[in-house]
Amino acid sequence: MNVRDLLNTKAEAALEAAGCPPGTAAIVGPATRPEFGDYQANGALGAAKRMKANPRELAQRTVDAMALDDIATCAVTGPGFISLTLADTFLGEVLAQDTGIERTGAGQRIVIDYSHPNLAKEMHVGHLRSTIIGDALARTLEALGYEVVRQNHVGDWGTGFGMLVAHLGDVERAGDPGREELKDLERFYQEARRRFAEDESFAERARDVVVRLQQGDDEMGAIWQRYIDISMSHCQEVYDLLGVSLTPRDVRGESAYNDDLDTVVEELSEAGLLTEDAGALCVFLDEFRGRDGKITPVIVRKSDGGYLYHSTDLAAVRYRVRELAADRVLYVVDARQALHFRQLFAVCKEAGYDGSASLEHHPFGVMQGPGGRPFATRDGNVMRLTDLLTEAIDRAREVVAEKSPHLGADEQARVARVVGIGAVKYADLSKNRTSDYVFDWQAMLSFDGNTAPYLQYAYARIQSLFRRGGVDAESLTGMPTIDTPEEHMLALTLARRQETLEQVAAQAMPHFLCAWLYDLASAFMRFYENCPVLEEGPTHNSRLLLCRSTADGIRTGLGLLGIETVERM
RNA sequence: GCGCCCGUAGCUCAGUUGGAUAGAGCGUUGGCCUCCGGAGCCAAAGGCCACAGGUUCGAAUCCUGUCGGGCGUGCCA
Repeated sequence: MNVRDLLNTKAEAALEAAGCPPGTAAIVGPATRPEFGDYQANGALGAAKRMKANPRELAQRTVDAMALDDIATCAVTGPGFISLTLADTFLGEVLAQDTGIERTGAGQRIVIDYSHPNLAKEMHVGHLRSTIIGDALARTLEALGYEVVRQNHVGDWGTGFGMLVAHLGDVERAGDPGREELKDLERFYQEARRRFAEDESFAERARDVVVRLQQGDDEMGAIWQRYIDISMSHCQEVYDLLGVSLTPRDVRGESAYNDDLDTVVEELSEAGLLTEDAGALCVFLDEFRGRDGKITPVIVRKSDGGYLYHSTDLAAVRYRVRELAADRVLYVVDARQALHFRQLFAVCKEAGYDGSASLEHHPFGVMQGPGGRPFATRDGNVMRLTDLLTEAIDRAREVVAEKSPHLGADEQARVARVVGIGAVKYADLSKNRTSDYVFDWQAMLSFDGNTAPYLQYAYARIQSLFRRGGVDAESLTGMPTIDTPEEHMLALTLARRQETLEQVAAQAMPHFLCAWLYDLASAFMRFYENCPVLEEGPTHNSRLLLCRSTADGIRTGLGLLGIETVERM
């Protein structure tokens, strides 16, 4: 149940009954301080101003008109706020009737464009954020009932692949089936580039390969395909290690749109959008005119006839709207491409490619290494994602070995993987910033504060409680009785799950879910300190129910972020 | 030059169509285990929300300007 929506609806009805114009916003949100209750409605203040009425009097009339039944109590506080406090019996019922996440998104289709590594090279730390933020959104939206179509728009086309395919062809002719050389994509890429720079005849062949590829040459296409398959399998290994839900079925790379590019140009031309400038086909839109009077154009086709990322992205929008019937298309892409997307969406609008779909760029800042410096290895190269994840697991293993010597070697290894990977993902997902974010091993693995290990620990602790008490959590029945302040706060937090998830979906911001999980774990820890659970007596079953709801909330919540839990750690 | 984003506690970050006394965590200091896992809990200290104006009953939030930082900017993606 979306409690916030429920209260908001009731508050808006009451505002209208109190004399406000229909549609007056109640603005119900969590209370800013505990002494103001659980939720507060701020709408009466603004409404009173517009009506030139006394805010406290209007708020009081609203309170009098509130049809809350036994859901909550409310009162006017301060200059005209309405404080709402949920009834303990209501909270108990909400938890007892909770049958899981409500599928409020049923019937809507959302395309999410994320990860999109460049297959010319190995995945590096720069691909991490898009991959895990996109994946968390995909999982969360799916849980809410949306039909999610994952689109991994991999970079598998363009001039760079000429030299790679030419080089692979040479390597294969020399006897190596290619697999050996391609084990290290980074080295293979450097080698191809070295030849391209030093050997003019090779460079010429590489350029010829690009042309032949675009013309649909079978032989070159076969070599290209072998290269892509191997590179893609590297990516899949990273996805599997990272615990990301992407599969080969979600791949629809730049090459997939090759045959649509001429059509896009034709359609834009028919729409009267194209201008030839210095041999290139451009779209000049007035909204991209700066104070200096110049317009930053969108180049759809280069003067040599080649295509650019704008062209491919236009074709992709066209496909996603027409073929995939998307209601929303979410681009989880680096903030540095903000201008590109503003232009892309503007052109799509002009060309009618967006239909009735909402095209949204959800940007994020670059990940910086410790100390706020660019994330690089000692020799100055970009760090491979595999190396980063391996280090995370290694670091977690050290901590686990120290803190959990009671676990066997296999279990320690499993816990280290779950904790290490979870720490990396959560550290990223818990931040809202569109600006850059600083990667800090110590903070994410410190096992204190708003981190994945803290949440995983809270979960494991509840499982331990069940084991110690000989409780089969699944068999528990009944309704929890909420009594103490700690129980109230815990139950309230649990009841806020649905509204939190809907907020994540609406704004494409997973950090709201992280904040909720941290609130939940914190509320549980306080409850745990103050309310004996296993003590026999009238509170026994009720508190076990709260424990179960908390454990479920943490496990499924982390699951929506793509993070696992363990029963012991 | 033009454009976009950002500036909140020593550090990393929250702050929900503008709302009450700006909140967490880390770090610091001090408490709490004969008690369900101390990877925990409680408390204290720490802020002219970059600066200056403006709008408003009310501004970290909206507008203008200044300073500082990051990024982008017609044929890479």
